Amino acid sequence: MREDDSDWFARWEEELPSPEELMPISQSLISPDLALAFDIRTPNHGNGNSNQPHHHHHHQTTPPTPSQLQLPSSQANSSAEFAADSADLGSGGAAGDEPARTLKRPRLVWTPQLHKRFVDAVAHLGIKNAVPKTIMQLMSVDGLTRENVASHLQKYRLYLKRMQGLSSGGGAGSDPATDRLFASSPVPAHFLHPNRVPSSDHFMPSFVPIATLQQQQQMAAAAAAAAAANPHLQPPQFHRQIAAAHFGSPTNGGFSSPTSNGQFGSPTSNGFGSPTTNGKFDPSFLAVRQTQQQPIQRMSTPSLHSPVSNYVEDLESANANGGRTVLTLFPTRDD
DNA sequence: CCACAAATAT
DNA sequence: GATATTTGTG
Repeated sequence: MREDDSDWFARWEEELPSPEELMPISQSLISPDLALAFDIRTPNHGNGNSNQPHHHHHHQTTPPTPSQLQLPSSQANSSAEFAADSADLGSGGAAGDEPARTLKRPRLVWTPQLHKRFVDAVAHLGIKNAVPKTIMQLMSVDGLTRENVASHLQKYRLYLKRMQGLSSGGGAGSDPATDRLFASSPVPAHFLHPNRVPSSDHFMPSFVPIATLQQQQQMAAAAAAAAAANPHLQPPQFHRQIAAAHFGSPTNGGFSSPTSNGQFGSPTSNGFGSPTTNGKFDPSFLAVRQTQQQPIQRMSTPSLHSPVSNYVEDLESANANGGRTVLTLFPTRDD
């Protein structure tokens, strides 16, 4: 076993898109729930209403299209502390209502990079501990939900099964497109054997989740804010990766064409977990503000979410595909 | 409550 | 077609 992951972390880190390579786009994702909760609207606070852009939605309570989060010209800026100005949630009046209730999240697009992260997480957790929740926590990707991971995991398992099935024979000349994604990441040896204990798997050194994008600054700002609220914040520990809405690979090898799409997502419970049963990894606490709504899933596991600062939605993407919006977590760039 | 797998829906 | 959601089970 050439488990020379003595530096898997280093490798992992390196394989991440470099700040320069990524972020050709300046879109970020803000949890819709969060956005709504904070009642974020265009900084142009002129009318507290006008929830309806010229977009004629179809019937249904199409929750306020997650879009319209247009940033002024200066998105990059600091922590412009949005929120706040919308203090009138009490009456809410017109816009208020309870839109966030029926909000649907956008379909997650599993880019090779994201999948890689997924595989890495699973690999290092050991099959034993690789359950959706844990994986999700380890991946530390903002916006990723347990369901997202569970769904993907299910598919991935089927893929693994299939792979074992035809280890020696078979033509296997054509793998479903699905397999392409999975094939983009090497399957760790132990995945194929049901016999492997995570013993040798060096568990991560506190794993400091990547921090790449320049938006990191924003996260830093957010973190600072959180710190303010929660003085117990530790030093640079982990930053969640922010999810950027992107779609259609730019000009790379062309992996996933802009075909699938989805809706938007919200945070819910992608916080961090604590060593509930087994003390697996270190817990973490970031302070975040969860506003009304959402019963907040018990704090059995202090989960928090990192507030993303800038929020811009990609309107064009919706067009390209007939109305659906594709959300891909962090830019794609084959590694 | 959570994980899982299969079926079903979008 | 890829992902989400539902359903049933452990």
